[in-house]
Amino acid sequence: MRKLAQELRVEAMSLYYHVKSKDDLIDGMVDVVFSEIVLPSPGDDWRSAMRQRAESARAVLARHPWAIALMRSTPGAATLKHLDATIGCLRSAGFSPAMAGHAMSLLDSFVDGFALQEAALPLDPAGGMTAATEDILAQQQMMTDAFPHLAEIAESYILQPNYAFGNEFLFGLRIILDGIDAAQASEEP
Amino acid sequence: MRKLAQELRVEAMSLYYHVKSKDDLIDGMVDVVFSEIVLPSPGDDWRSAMRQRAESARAVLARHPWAIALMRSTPGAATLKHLDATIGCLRSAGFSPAMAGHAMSLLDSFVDGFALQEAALPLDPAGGMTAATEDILAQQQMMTDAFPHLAEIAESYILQPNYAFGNEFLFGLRIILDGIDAAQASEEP
DNA sequence: CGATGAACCTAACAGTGTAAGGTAGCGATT
DNA sequence: AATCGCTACCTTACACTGTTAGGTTCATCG
Repeated sequence: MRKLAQELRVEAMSLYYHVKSKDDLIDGMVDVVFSEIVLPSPGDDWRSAMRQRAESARAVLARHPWAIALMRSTPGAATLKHLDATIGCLRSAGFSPAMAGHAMSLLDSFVDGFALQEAALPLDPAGGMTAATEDILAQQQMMTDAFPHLAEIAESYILQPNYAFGNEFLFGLRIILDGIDAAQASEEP
Repeated sequence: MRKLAQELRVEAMSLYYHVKSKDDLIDGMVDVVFSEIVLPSPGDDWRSAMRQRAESARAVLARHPWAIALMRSTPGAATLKHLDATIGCLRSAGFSPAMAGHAMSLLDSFVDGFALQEAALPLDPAGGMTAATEDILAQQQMMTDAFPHLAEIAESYILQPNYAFGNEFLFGLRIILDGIDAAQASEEP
């Protein structure tokens, strides 16, 4: 709080006129981040809308890696608006309430989880491994001895120069969208 | 640190003999949590092994909801062992290194993301909504006006007495396992 | 017996979030 | 013109945080 106040050329306690508490401030910050995720355009078919939403969410959460771990049980206005628009898109595409719930829960779990891992793994801005990560992975024999499969996959796959963790996102997203498509098609005969 | 020390009937600074810092302590706690996740048994086929792993992870992370948000970029020994065993299971089932990476990344994203949402949503131990959640959702007209689709799905689906968020997990897991199955089958002809 | 090292301790410090209450400035009301 | 009320900011202070630096106790072993 003091650092922020200093940045604003103001005393720390002045912030409490605008904000109830630090947690309240953080909830607001998280909500601002979520507001950067593009809303589904009303005309889009559900699949490209969901794809765009997921990719946008990933990009936004990669830009603000601190945000995911700070999601509290107090969704802000932007977050709620976003949820509402997404559900609306699915419903108007013919999804039942239950199927819309399934689809959104699955997509959000994947997107949030991916963002969480991306924030945890330490990646450089381009999406590749940082030197530090390579050190950890490429490092010593201990690795190869204690965790042989991990070492193998690191060497033969992850440490390859053209590897980018972000590619895993597209792989997963396609599988999930295909799965939702199939589930939805089989529900309404 | 002081509270923990008091619990252990010890002074706060004594903890620093066993632990380098608070962050170090937390990393250790997270690693202990991950060590509770069952390892894939060598004999199992990959699909039931992955299913068991995912369900176990979900149960463990639901039991310790604080853990997911504290995942750092410093995996502990138990976490690494777990990763290694999982990769080993997939590789010995015929997965290529790349496909094993895809599968694990997808599964982990989903599991972690689901756990994150489960921790954020505030659910009661049985997996249903808490009174607080119902209040928020069922609450006032403002909701219905500003977020109509959200209100509709809340009323017609989420607030139904037999709703349990945990069911969404099984739906998503099945789709993901099916998708991995298909992707893997189409890779090796 | 003296050395070693593990386990714990005391004292202190720089920060942290925030409760309580005060104040300058300004437009509106009387 | 004097008063009110409101916004935005400030001062002081407190309980609490993680951690640095440097002891002390005590069992074990050569």
